[in-house]
Amino acid sequence: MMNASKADPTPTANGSLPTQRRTYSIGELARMFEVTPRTIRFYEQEGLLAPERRGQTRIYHEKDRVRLKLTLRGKRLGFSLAEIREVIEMYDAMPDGNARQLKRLLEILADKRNNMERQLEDIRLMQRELDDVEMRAREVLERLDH
Amino acid sequence: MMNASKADPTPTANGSLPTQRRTYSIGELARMFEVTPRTIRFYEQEGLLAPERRGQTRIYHEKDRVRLKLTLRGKRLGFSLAEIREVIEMYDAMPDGNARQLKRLLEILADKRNNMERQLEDIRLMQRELDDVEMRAREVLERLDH
DNA sequence: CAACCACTTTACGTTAACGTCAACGTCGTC
DNA sequence: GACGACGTTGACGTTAACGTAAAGTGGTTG
Repeated sequence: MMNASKADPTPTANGSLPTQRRTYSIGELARMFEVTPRTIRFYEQEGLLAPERRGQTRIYHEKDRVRLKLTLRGKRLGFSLAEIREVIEMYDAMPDGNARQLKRLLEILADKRNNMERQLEDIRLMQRELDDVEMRAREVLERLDH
Repeated sequence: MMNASKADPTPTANGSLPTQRRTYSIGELARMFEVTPRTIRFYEQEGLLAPERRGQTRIYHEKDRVRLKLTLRGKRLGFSLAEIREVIEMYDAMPDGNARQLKRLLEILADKRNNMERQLEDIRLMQRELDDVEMRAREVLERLDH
């Protein structure tokens, strides 16, 4: 778990076209993010994606690519697919969402925020541990090299 | 996943005794960290803990408590139990570890570090997304309230 | 046209990380 | 001495997130 450093393709180096009409096949998308097509289909089955269909074949637009990107980022942060879907669904339902739904969404967001804070702290602490262990390891190595 | 905010009990408010001789039962530890005894036994089975035994019964010392704490923190950061164990084992084997082992440990640590960096970036990005979604949600709410 | 992709659906398999019983031993206490 | 709270070891069950294999469709290329 927790790999991949070449991902996150963001070719925003264009002249900011009004609407990017680029589309992607499932295979393209899979290579882009270093996942398998199976994974992408699974995310669709779980309600995280809803690509267009040309016959049987799936056609992905920018919107879908962004969703996938956010989904994978959420995963790296330890969110379950169900949690991610919940946010995505509420986000989509926002424009015509009723007050209760919106307040619920704000609650969820606050929750996620707490999560982030906690994780930041965890990372800080973990980095200290790593520093510590590394120092000790280097010391022992030093002694071995005489 | 990703809950609990009352955990991390660190009663370091004593007069720094030379060696804290406090011990814990499995139930105490479980309540402390808001996990079940089953979880703690499972971690032992996976080689993450190795408590003393008084007859059949497990007795946990400070060292065990710290390990459990680190383990749970690692989990919140998305590490698998296997990964965590690997680090713990190498850490324990450090004092008499050979050079190859130690270099391997340093590699692993560097890897974890990269992980942390990536996660920090992910968190920053995610926080922006949350900001954005929250803003939009508040706007819609505003309009609903007339 | 055959061969080869890349795509599709269906369905069963797998792994990690526990949950959930059952069946039993050991205290303290009422 | 029965009862409840806590501990123990199996052993089987469960869930999430895919992997994998089988069998078929549709385009293009030598």
